[in-house]
Amino acid sequence: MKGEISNSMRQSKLFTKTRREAPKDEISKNAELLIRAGFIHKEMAGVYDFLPLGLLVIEKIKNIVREEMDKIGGQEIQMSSLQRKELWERTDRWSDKNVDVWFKSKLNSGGEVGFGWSHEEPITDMMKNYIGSYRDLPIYPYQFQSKLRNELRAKSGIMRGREFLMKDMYSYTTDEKSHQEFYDSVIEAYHRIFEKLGIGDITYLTLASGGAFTQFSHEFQTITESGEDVIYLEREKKIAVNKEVLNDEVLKKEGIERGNLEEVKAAEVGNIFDFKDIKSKELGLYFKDEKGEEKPVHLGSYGIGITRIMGTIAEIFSDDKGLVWPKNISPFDVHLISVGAEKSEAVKTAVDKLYDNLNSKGLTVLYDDRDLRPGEKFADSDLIGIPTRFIISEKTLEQGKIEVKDRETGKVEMLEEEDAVSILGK
RNA sequence: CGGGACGUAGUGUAACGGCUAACAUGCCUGUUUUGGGUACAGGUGACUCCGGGUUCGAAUCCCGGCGUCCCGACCA
Repeated sequence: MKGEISNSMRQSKLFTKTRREAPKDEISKNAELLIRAGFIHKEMAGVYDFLPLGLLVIEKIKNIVREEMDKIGGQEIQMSSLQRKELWERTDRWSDKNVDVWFKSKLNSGGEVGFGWSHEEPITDMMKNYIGSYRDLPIYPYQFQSKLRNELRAKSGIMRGREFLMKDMYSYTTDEKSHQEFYDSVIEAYHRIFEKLGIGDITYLTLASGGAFTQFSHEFQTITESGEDVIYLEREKKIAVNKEVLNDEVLKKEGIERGNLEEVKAAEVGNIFDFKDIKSKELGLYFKDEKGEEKPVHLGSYGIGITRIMGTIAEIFSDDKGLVWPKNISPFDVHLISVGAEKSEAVKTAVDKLYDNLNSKGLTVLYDDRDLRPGEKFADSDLIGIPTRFIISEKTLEQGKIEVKDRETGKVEMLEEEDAVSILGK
């Protein structure tokens, strides 16, 4: 299967190292922790590399998103980063006056190219090759893609960069009604995604500005002080409104009262739009209906910021010791730590055997087999933030059990292997 | 793009215009230690961001670049 992740690894082989201190040019908590723990490396302002641990988290998030997109009929593709000038000129979005985040370059053979900051134009143009009849509709292509945006100011670590990973899905439907049905199913899918990511209860469907095409769009906003949006919550009704569109008309439309609203800061982790048939007309994407009449295709666009979600989660799920990953996106299922294995052959044998057993059960394990003092291993483990820790030492061997520590609560239990494994929930 | 702060070993900090740029951490050797970053000894590592200028003398002062962070603006 696409994106299957099942590798365990010995920590002695992991090339990244933890740091006691974060580089001074990082203030945001997500970047500080992710860099200290060795998940990411900063390339330049707003541009980060994803290292083995970080990539595992990214892949886990992608897989959760992918599963839900496939469930509602999505078909995964991957489009190019280089884009044609001529295409964007047709929708009047090539000019730096109209789109101020373009990275552009010249072809040696002559002419210009743009680096994709969005893919609405290219994919819609491409779809002219595959859509001709109502029989071809609806279709829902999506991709995971690095978007390149020449932001005036990058900020907040990986939460607002110049290069970031996004899932973008597009819906091509025959009319408003079928568009709306799919739009609603995406909302449901997104709720399931955020639930699985562990941020379901703090992520709100939020009414927001619709841009050039419609009055409103919907954002998915996760409550966090590190976010850059201000939204108004009606917690009871699970409704939220972005500050940018809050007015009496909107309040009335949503059936909420100003007095019941709570102002909070939030990070936009997803945004979904209805483009109507405007872009299809501009780019010439038409289909023939049952009567043979030519009609423009109805377009919708559905984004989720993959790397931004990772940053948001790092901000929310962390403490003074380091990261605390939700189970579903932890780089490994369990952090296995040996204590005193260099002194005791029995410990070494036992922990090696446990590593093999866990692997054979399909669990992914980060095995700290390094010859270090326990304190340093524990500190590293806290920083990396795998939710469950197994410790094997002479002490635990005497009892014939495994010491299991929960990263979030700090709770420690001595368990039989079978019970310890069942905690991992797999 | 407006405003502010800053740029010194891999990392974090210090150094009045004046000795060989210091300390911690990291890294390497050895001994030691082994349930919360063990201790000691020795060693390694910096054109002080770049380019000009002032000065007998510049990490330090001045000018120009480049870079980074923060506030704001922007965010289709």
